Amino acid sequence: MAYQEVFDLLFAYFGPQHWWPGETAIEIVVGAVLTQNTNWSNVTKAIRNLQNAGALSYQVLLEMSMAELAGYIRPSGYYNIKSKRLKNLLFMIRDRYEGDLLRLLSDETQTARSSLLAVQGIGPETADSILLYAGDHPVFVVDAYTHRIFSRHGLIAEESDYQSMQEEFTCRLPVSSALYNEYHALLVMLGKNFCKKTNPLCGQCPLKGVNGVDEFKFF
DNA sequence: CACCAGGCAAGTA
DNA sequence: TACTTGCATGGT
Repeated sequence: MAYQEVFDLLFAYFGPQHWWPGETAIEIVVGAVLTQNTNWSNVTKAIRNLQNAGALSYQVLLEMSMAELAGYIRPSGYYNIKSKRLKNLLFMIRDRYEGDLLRLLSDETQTARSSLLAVQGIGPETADSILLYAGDHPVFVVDAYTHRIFSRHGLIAEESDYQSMQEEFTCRLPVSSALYNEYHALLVMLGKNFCKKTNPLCGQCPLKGVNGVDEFKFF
């Protein structure tokens, strides 16, 4: 019950986040890789570079050299390794799904997830972000904030790993891509606003009192 | 100036 | 198995 309660509190406080609405699948997939350990504002610059170059399509990206790709995505940081990761992903789609991204996204959830995880550079969070936000699969995306927020409120064990946290959310919430979409975005929003050393607002966190925890004392 | 951002893989012990 | 480090830019 606490899991739904946390969602309700966050939604009431922050409102709908509408992450990745009305954008193309390839744009969401590219964004999911580029945002690894990177601020989203830097990712939008990289994506805009690709758009301006007419390169935000599967075929164009597939045929582009890594050096050229790296040049476009430079503002998102880690541009050398990210251009390689994107290429690895494009090659997997070519080899397993006939170069059709939509075939990957409409594959069975666990099969598509295995395909994504087989790509060097695609870990569980990136894979699940692609499944949820580009493919509308009901998979809960766990991130660093999820772990910090829930462990410090005593809602999960400190030592929980990605898979065990994902199982907790999945079995304690209705199976709904729309819910998982908002929930993950709201947890990131909470983290950004209340998880920082320099933030003076920790006393008025919307989760104050949840599970008997009065302070959102991250630091 | 330090710190952080919608991670992942490779290296080390 | 359990840490640690490299990757790199831009905003606050």
